Amino acid sequence: MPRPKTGDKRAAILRAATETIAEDGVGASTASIAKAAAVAEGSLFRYFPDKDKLLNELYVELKLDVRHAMIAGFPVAGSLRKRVQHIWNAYVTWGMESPAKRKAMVQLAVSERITGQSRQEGQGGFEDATGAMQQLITQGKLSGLPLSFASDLLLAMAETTMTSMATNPAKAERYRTTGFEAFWSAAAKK
Amino acid sequence: MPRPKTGDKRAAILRAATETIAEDGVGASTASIAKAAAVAEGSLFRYFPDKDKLLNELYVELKLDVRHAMIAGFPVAGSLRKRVQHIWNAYVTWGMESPAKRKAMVQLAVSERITGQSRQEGQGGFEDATGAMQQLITQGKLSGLPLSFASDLLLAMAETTMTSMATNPAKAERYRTTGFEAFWSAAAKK
Amino acid sequence: MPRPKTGDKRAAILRAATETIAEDGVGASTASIAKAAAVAEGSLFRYFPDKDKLLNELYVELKLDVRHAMIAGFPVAGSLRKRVQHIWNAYVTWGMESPAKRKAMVQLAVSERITGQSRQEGQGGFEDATGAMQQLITQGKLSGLPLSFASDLLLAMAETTMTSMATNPAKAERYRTTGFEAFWSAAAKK
Amino acid sequence: MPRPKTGDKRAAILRAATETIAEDGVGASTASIAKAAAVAEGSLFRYFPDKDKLLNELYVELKLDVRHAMIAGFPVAGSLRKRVQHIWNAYVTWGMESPAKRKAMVQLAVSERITGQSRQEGQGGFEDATGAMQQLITQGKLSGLPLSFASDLLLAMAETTMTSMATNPAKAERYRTTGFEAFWSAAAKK
DNA sequence: GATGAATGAGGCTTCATTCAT
DNA sequence: GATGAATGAAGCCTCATTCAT
Repeated sequence: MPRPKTGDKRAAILRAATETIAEDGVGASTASIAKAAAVAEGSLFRYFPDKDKLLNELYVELKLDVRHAMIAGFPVAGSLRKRVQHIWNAYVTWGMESPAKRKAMVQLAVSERITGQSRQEGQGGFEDATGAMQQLITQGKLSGLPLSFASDLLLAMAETTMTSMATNPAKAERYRTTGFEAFWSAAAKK
Repeated sequence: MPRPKTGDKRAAILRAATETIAEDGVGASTASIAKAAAVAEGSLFRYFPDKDKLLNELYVELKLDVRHAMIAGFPVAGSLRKRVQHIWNAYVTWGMESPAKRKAMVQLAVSERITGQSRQEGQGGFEDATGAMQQLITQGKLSGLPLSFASDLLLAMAETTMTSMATNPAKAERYRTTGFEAFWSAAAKK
Repeated sequence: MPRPKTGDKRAAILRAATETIAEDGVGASTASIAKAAAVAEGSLFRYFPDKDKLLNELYVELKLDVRHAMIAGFPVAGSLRKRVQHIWNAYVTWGMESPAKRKAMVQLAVSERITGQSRQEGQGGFEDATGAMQQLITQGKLSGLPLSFASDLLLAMAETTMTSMATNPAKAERYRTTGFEAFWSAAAKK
Repeated sequence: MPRPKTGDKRAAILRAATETIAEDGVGASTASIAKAAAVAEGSLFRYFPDKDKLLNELYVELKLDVRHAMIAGFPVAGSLRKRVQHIWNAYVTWGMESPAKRKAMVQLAVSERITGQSRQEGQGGFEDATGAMQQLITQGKLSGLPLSFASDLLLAMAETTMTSMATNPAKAERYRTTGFEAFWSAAAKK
């Protein structure tokens, strides 16, 4: 058996790509990514057939990562507010603890190189959260709007919130709370 | 006194850049932009010293364009709600009528090539609108948060709204209204 | 008016490609071709969109070149033998005077990168010669065989002849004559 | 006494190389050859020190293969015509039954990577055939020309014949016969 | 011995920018 | 001023070869 293809190396490339793309955008060169991963440029192409595939897999991976962050401690039996707040907090925490992941995600999300297929794959997966958002729509002010509207709105508002949190870390906690209240007011009944 | 020919060509390049960047992202080549502008490749560099300068000037220009759209018919003496709603409507209308401008703006806004200086320049300018947003913050739920939070929030929510409008044009009007109500609920007092 | 795209440069690239391919085969790098043409590598791609196009255009060009060599002094009203001999002589002379062109042609002819379209284009053009070959078939030993058989046979036999001529230049003239007689015996009546 | 496993693998690589080179030319990657041979990429280099050696050994091997095909049933005591016709038929049959071998041979024959040494080795070996060709030259129209001229000519004419046979299989037999008659007319006395 | 992961040199191509006309 | 041909650095990707397992 030859040297086995270590999952480690693939992960290292993905991690390096995250950081490099966060910094330089989707235009970051494969060379710079490989270097950041401490891997030869040729090696990168053993794990990803081409740059587009790398970009798309990273996108899906990051979406998966967010979802993981939301699953831990999800209050399945809690009130709607509790559940939505968990989603909000989990997302904001994830974003603040992994600024590179968050920035890379933003870059990838607006890139023409991410396929519809990948965006599809990025959506599904965490049914408890989806269910909560669905319920929020049905019972709230956004009644009649598509599910994606609510989730996109949460993402957008959380993004705005995080920008302020990053600018003024001292008031971060305050922003996180106010941001959620704003979202809740925007979406919940009454 | 006709505008000098020079101005026309510069404008043509900016217009072409808007469309090309909307389609291909910030990575669009200067050659493709020049071609879309029906201008020689080299001519582009007579109006913009380099690509970065073009990108930054386009960004500022687009921001200016949005502001222009907001000025027309601004209800200076109207209620706070009226004034904020005018901002919302003007922005959404601008975005829906100029999808290329909107898409280009999104691409530029997340690009690492847009300098802080340009972002600065892009902010200021329309005092009536700024005043309304300021008042909204002071008197509303977002009290204590920076001005930029409110405006960024409006932009983000409008962006989400426009995505839904574009996806389902039949319900566009409904989305625009619901979107505003959501924003108003999020930001206004009580 | 900017520097006009000189036909000279295109020709220089084609000439350089001929020599480089003659020496290194179709695998010759675009860099080596550009260098041989005393042109920047990027310039090569202003004249040919990609390497395949360069290869194919060179192929057609060389075929055209052969045909030109055959046209000069073609004895339109001569006997069949005279006309076929002219073709033979013109081809062999061309090959011996332009060894690089001949070698490059051989390389291109067997390459998978030359399209059927190019091979098509390479065929037609010199009707007097085609007519003579057609007549040779109809009236000779190869009656019933396709036209291409006769021309391919001539090419193949001439190629063999030239190899011997090159190996032993002292007897070149003798080889050329004997080669033709062999071809004539192979194809002509009786 | 079974052939050592080693020999099998070596043969598999050569067989795979034949097919791959027939299809993709000499530029076929060692990886693709290894894959076609169902062998690990690295294993190829246990049997051939480098790609050039593989190419050269394959060339010699294929030449040997042709010769084998000619030996079977060679009419040692037959007339000159019988013997030459056997050579012709054996070669054409070999080429038509093993199109990949034939195509690979063509590619290798024109490649700059095949050394003079290999070409040398490829020549000799089947004395009965060489003798017949020698006699054909001495007694025929090609008198005074080198031995290689006659054999190259046969090869070239057979190649042309096979091209036509492949294009129009229905008339294959007719082409094979006519081709031989053409060759015989070209080379034999009177 | 066999394997295939790892490598980096080198290949093709794009592109921002310069400059002769 | 305008043009677009020319350039070469840099980008993406392939590939022969090595070597740890």
